[in-house]
Amino acid sequence: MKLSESFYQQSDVVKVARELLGKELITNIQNKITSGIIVETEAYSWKEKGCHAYNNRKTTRNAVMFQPGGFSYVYLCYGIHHLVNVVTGGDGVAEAVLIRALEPSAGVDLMQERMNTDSDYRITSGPGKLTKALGIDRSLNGKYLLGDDLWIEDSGIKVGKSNIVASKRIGIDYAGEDAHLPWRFTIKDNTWVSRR
DNA sequence: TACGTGATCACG
DNA sequence: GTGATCACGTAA
Repeated sequence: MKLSESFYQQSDVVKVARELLGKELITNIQNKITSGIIVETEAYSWKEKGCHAYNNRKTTRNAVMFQPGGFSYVYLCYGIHHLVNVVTGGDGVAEAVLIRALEPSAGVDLMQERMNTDSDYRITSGPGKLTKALGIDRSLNGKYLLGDDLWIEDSGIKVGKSNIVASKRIGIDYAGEDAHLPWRFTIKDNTWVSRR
């Protein structure tokens, strides 16, 4: 079952980031389904410097972050990689959760093809890799997550508090003291978590 | 540890 | 218009 609007519109983006662990991210690209279980997330809020919408700075790129929770935010990073976020919070509140790693679930063959490999070894263990594997690019920016292109379902997997590890977010050294916020969440000892 | 890569943003 | 920057991945 698809996650509801009220799930995405919760006021605490950090809580949503934790609760997304164990959920299933699914794409339907040209009638082909691929999916994976979310094992790593990061929270971003307009209140802190790591966020594209810090201090409510609104641009063409990040405008969708100001929509109510339940939309996708996809952008190109370093000219090469597409990164996918889930917009959370209320209308006008710029918050989002970055999906950083998945455990492959449905459509593994197609994911391998997209990744140009015969193996499933770490094909979705990183924010740039999982978008490529699932066929996500900027044409999926701003999609409604209760639609039929890109959505998240409850997989039935329960991730208990003791199985969630919090750490500082990756790749945002420019954010000063906010770079130390423990807003990255991983499933403990999960092999599919990203590594640098 | 170095660097490719190109959209985006803040300047004028 | 232009230059600096960047929520990564890979090779070495």
